[in-house]
Amino acid sequence: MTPKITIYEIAKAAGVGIGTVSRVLNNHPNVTPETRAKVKEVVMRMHYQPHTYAQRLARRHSQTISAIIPFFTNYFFVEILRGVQEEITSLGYDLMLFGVNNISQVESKFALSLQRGRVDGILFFSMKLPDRIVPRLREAGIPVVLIDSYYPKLDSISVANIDGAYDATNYLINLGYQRIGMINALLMSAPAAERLQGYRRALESNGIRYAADLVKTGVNTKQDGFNREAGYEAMMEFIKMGAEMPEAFFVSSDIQALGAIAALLENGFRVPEDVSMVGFDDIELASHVGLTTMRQPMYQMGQMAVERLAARLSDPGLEVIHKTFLPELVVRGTCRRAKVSAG
Amino acid sequence: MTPKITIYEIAKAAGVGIGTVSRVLNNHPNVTPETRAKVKEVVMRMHYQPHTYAQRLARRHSQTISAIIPFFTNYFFVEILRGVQEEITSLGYDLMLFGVNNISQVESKFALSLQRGRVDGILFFSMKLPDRIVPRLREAGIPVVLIDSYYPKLDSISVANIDGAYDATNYLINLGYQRIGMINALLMSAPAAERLQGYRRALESNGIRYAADLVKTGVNTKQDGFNREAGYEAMMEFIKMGAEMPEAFFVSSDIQALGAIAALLENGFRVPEDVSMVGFDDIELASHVGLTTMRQPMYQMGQMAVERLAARLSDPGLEVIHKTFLPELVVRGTCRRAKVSAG
DNA sequence: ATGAAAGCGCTAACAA
DNA sequence: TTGTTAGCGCTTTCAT
Repeated sequence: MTPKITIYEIAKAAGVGIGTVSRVLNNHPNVTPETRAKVKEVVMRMHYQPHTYAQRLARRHSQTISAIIPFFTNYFFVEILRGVQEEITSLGYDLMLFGVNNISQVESKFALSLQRGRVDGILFFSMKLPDRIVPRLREAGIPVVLIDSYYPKLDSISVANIDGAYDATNYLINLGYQRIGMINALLMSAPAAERLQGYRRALESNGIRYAADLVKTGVNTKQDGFNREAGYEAMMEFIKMGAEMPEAFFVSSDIQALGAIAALLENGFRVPEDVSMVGFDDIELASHVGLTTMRQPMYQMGQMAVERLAARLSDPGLEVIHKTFLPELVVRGTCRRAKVSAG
Repeated sequence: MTPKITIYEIAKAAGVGIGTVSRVLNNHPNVTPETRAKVKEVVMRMHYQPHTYAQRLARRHSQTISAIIPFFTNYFFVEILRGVQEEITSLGYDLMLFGVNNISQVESKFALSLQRGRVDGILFFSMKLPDRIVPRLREAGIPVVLIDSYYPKLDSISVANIDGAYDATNYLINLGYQRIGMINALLMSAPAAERLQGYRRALESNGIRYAADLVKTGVNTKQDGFNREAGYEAMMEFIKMGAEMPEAFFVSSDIQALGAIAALLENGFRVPEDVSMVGFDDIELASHVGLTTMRQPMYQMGQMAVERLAARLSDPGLEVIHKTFLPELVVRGTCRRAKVSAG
């Protein structure tokens, strides 16, 4: 192990003071080209590396952003995280990753992020912000941006769930379907609740009566019901309806749609010949199986969240914004026009 | 924003010296129960939070581990990362995530991780370690463990690719196939090269001649060829062989297998009725589509890597180990016994 | 058992 | 332009 080399060693070797070394390291203007060159040479030669934590202590900021994320069984998050990671890196920040497996862990991860000096900003994914946290945020003066989540006084980046669900359902209606089922996740999840709303609105604005028994949720509550099994279970319930079963479905996430399709195939239904389906998310999987779905621009959402956080970091006075992306219909192979047997 | 509260404030409020405060904070034995109680009370009351970076500077270690990971378009990594994240958290370390998109970024991320004091250890995923890095690792005295990668003098956790590929191929042979194709990734990737070896060995130890034209790689080189398109392309090549096309395939990753299956279906082949296929990895996707595959225990690999790093952190003198997991065949729905038309 | 004091390696204000 | 010095907030010796 090489003896630790600090700015003192550099200063001595270059025959200057540590202040000067620090200045060239930080690109301060007040250094003659010659001294600068000399110091730089020594820095290179001795392979000097600044001590990050000493810098952070002295500078009073951490150059790091933490992401608190419901841990990624869920590809939706992975995709967002990619955007986050790349943007953070390109801005010269560090990314500290905190995974939470359930709501009870949220507070402890927040506490970690709130330690003085530890992170400059926090990115918070998808979960409902614990109420007790918000005042502490203000107190600590740490900016936060929410992704796929909403809180009045905090910046947020999310998706227009209502509109997306509306469009998806509307697409099915335009294909000629009247009886359209919905497979939803748990209503305690805001996106799920909103998507239900959009579905309902689309129905009603087309003069179709909303029927509660045409909306089902699986019993598996993992990931708030956004999981394959739940989709499978819900579809099994529909299949039990027999002749009453809808011929078209809007499903609140691709992953559930996959489970639903599996249930269908196992029971001798073909997609889209016998039933049409549109999902939500457009995870990579969706293109693999040719699922028609509503695309959320996940990567971009991640990028933009970081951008926003950075902006707020340099100007804390910024007004709160709530950016929402409009999901976009991606037509692939799971829908077909309704048979003309009058609705 | 609350005035920063430091151990000085605590000390004053509790009527003790800062040394004592530090001692109770760090659970040093030499404190009377009474003083300890008093200090603790003040700490609670004033919501004291230690300044992480000051601690790290004073303690000379960072309590953080960095993971350098070819960024996760690839679910294989996500799964490993889950194991890594949970284990790191449970050990009380922080996880600093560095994504690299191509080999040229590896060095710069390493440089970041090598900054004195910045991280206590490094987890390095899947890519070939740049040669210039290794000496610098020694120099910095930072322990590293490799995941899904190998270097003689460094701890590594990986998968027995040769054996896995052997078993997969053997399974197909036992099903009665003689002409078995392989869809591989780029040979510059060590896992790909090893899997080819295993495939070849299985053939030869069963008296089947290895034929180079039965091994194909797609042209898409993203992720070293471990991607869906490459699998699709390779299968298209096989399909062009017409009657010469094998009826069974070993594919070097699940994601490629998915592409290959798509190509097959598009061209009127059914799986497994017309062609059998076994993949490699067992990513979540595999179970969704019922792919028979070789399972790599990804989550566990991540966990174990962290465990090992932690062990080495507390005892740097540990001997180098190379832990290898044996992939396990998961039989699902993409293989069937060969038709008895004599080979 | 406890307080005082000396670092940890850096930045930034202050003189010169 | 440059060197010197005083912090940043903590840990850890060293006296007491």
